[in-house]
Formats: sequence, structure tokens, C-alpha cells
Amino acid sequence: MAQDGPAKKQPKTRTTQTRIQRKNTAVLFDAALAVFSTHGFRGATLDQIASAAGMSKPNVLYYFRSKEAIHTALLEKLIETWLDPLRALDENGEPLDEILAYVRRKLSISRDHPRESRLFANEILQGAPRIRSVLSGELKQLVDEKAAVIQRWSDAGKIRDVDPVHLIFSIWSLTQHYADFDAQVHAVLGEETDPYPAAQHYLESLFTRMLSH
Amino acid sequence: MAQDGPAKKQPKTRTTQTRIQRKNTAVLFDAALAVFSTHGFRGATLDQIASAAGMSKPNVLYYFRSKEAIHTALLEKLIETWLDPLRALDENGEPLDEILAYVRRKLSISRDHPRESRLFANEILQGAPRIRSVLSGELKQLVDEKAAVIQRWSDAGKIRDVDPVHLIFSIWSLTQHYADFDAQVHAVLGEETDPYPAAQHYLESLFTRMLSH
DNA sequence: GTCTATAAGGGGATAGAC
DNA sequence: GTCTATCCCCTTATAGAC
Repeated sequence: MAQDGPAKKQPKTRTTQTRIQRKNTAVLFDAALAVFSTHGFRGATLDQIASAAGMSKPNVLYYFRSKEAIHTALLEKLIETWLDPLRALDENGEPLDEILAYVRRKLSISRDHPRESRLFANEILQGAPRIRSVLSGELKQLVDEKAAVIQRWSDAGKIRDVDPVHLIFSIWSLTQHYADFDAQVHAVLGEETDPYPAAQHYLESLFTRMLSH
Repeated sequence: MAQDGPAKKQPKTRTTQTRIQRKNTAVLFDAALAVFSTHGFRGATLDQIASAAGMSKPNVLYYFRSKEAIHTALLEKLIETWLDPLRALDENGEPLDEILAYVRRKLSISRDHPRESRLFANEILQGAPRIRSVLSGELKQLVDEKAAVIQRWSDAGKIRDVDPVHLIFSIWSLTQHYADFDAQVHAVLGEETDPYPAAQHYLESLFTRMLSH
């Protein structure tokens, strides 16, 4: 739903895309993700995106009406992926297992999709100008809902007493750290080291000790 | 040591600054910190910095030879402040107290100096192009040293077994989250809420449960 | 020390040929 | 659908008067 297709004169209908359109928008999304995630919105240039996508600058603007449109489309495309791991937290599951599984899902995202993580980090760091409404709408609602679940687990004595919202914040920060601060993590551990196995063990141990009686 | 004074023709000696120079560079640092921390290096403009400092653009460039020079000077000025809280971790103190005190120092920095936190976050997020040598030099050395301290505490049975480097990473990520992701924290908690009292309680509880027998 | 004016180049977006 | 050429604004930095 994110991309708006050819900007002005859609060649076919607006619902049907040719194979070449589909392929080009996919290539463009990947290129834009690479460039925006490392340089931020204003630091990124259409030249960089075009050359990363292997096409000319005007051709990029044939698919998206502006630099802003690419960025917005990217964020919208990713936002659901970003919320899904928390959505999957199941009140009927075993509480500690559910939380550890959520931690593992988030850590996997940092490992497998670090650029997406840095794209969001860039956006939020700068005050979330383009996604503030999503944060205070969809995201807040989801957090409130899942915080209530955690609170009930805690009230029922199934996990130790804990502030549910700050628990969620801590899962976000601990897992996303390995993607967002990758440069620092590798500066400390050495470029060769894969931090994820040790990170997973550390985080499972941390949340287990904190939450189990 | 960071600023290089008037760029080309230092008016007096290079070691002595006039009162007006001292005042202007201080004002400039504050303005630059505000602008760079919210927009990143390339997103920031000299116009924004100049107007935030209440001076004209050429006047800004009278004090620093380039935009890059302002940014570098800022980072250099802040780096020691950034490392000091970890330096203060004392092997001879009571282990859990030392770690909790470090957590509190870091959390206070997020609360009192969020712009500095976001400046570093921006820099590291973009691959730390301008401070990579500090990270793999001074910072790595300090982390190695303090990780060894924590390892000895752990070996001596004074705290529970823990990966010392990931423990340090977790303190960084958990505390800096409240400054760097301020926009998200407030979107979830509401603009009026001060997250820090609850954050401090949550984090103390987290590390106490994780580290004490 | 501070200003106005301006040079020089980068970067987003469009025109129009193919 | 894709390209070359180009427009024009924004931004960094300098020149030179006061």
C-alpha cells in the first residue's frame, strides 16, 4: 500500500503493475533503505539512491514523485513489520516463554534487518517528524494492550512484579542496540566477532532472572 | 582543547582568548549541539546554527573554519564527559552498588544532557565516521579494563555470573534509550509524563535481580 | 569582530528527445 | 520507460567594507 506507483501518468491502471514496475520499485526500496538508513533523510541524496539502484536520477523520480515520497513509502511499508513481533505476544501462553520469545524475535530482526532498525532509529532520534502519529496512535495502543497483558501476568503471580511499559522499552532498547549501535559494538568486540550468540544468551539470562520467582 | 579559535588570523595570541571570544564560542557550542543533535551532521545547516546562536553565518565561520570543524570540536569536547561515568566504576567498592551507581550516573546524563546523547547516537548510527578511532581506541580500552573488573567480581562470587561486556552494553542501551528515543517514549507515555522516576526504579530492580544471589 | 554581498557547487526536480 | 540536459534553490564558504 505504500508506493504510489508512477508519479503522474500511470501507464496502465493503478492497481495493475507491469513486471518491470514491480521489479524496479523493489530494487528502489532496497537502495533507498540502504541510503536512508546510513545517512538519515536529509543526509541521503537522490544521486546515491539512484546509483545504488543502478538507475538514473530522473528514472527514480518516474517511480516516486519526490525524495520525500520514497522515504514515506519506505516507512509505511516497514511499520507493520515493526509492530508484528509485539502483536504476537500471547496472553494464553506461558508468560516467561512468551516474553523470551518476543526478545528472540526482536533480536533476530536486529541481526537480519539492521538497516530497517537504523531507519527507524534515525527517524525517532530526529523527533519522529514523519511517523509521530503512528507512534502515538497504533504503537501506543498496541503497547497499552500488551502492557495490560503483562500486568495481569504479574498480578496473577506468574512473573515477578514489574513495570510493564518499561519492560517493553527495555526489550526494544536492548535488542535494537545491536543493530543501531553496530559500529560501537564492533569497535569494542572487534570487527570479526559476531555479537549475536552471546547477546541472545545474555538477554535470555537477564529476563529470566528478572521475571522468574 | 577542541576549538581552534579564530580560523585564520588569531587576533591576540592563540592561548589567550578575549572575554567576547570565550562567550561566543560557548554560545556557538550550545547552538551547534542543539542543531546537530536533532538533524545530524548533513541535516544541520550553518544558517540554523547561526540563528540559534544569534549571530550571522560569516561570524560563525570567523570562529570555526568550517561546519565540519564545529562538529569535530563538539564531539571532542564531549567525549571525555561521555567516558567519565564508566571510569568512575571502582573495583574496591561494593560490586552491586558500583554497578547501580553507574546506571544512575548514565540515566542522569540522559535526563540532563539528552542533546549530547543524541549527538553521539547520530554519529554512531551513521557508522561513527568521525569518532571510530576513539571507539576502537580509548573506549575499547576502557571497556576491556572495566569488563575485567566485573569478571573478577563475578569469579569471586560477589555477583552472579554474567557476560561483562554485554552487561556494559545493556547499561548503555537501557539508559540512553530514554534520551535517544525520547519521541517514542513520550508518544507511548504521553507528553506530560516524566519517565525518569519510573525508569530509575525499573533499572535498579532489573540489575539487582540479575546480579545479586 | 561583525556585517552585506557574492562566488561556487550540490542537490531536487522537470523538459523533452528517444 | 529511460535517458541527457537543464533549471533553480539551498548551502557552504569567501571577499571586503565598516
